[in-house]
Amino acid sequence: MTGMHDIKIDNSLKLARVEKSLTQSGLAELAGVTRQTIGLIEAGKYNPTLKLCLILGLILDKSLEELFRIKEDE
Amino acid sequence: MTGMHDIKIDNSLKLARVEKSLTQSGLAELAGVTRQTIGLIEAGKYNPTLKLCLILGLILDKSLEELFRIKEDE
DNA sequence: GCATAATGTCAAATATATATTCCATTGACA
DNA sequence: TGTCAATGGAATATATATTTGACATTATGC
Repeated sequence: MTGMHDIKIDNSLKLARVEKSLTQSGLAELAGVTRQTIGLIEAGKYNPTLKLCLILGLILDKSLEELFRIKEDE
Repeated sequence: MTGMHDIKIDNSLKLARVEKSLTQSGLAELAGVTRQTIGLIEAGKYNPTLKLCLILGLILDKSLEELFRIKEDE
């Protein structure tokens, strides 16, 4: 992941999750991942897989665009 | 990646790439990854990272929704 | 106050995305 | 025909996403 395109990602996972009254553990269980994975993604501490993002969007009823965007600073 | 949400992903990366008259190598170089990575993603043989998907969308001028979708069969 | 749920975090292990290198195939084109 | 660019594919190595398990902290309800 070198090159001129070094990008930071912003997400509204936490917001979408609490809107659905889901806990990190609850969402994790629905998505088939661990609580830690959800927590770290929410915290922006890692870079999830496309498949997982699509699953989360499915569960939270949001598009990828709504959940994840390129962070607009530098 | 267990659980009830087992999803297959469809992509139009190849189409978007040739529309831009880019070769796999050219796109790879722009994205800062290897040609093989692009080839394997186009072939649906692996599950890219969100960050890489966003970079590819940036380069190819497409949204994530346009590039990647859940495959509608089973 | 105490219990318990929800979250943060850390270390070690595992799975898998990505890199690297190499060889084979195909198609364009001189 | 022969060369070369573009792609497909495989094997091994590395980076990192994800798991597992454990402990600490911060709510929140009783």
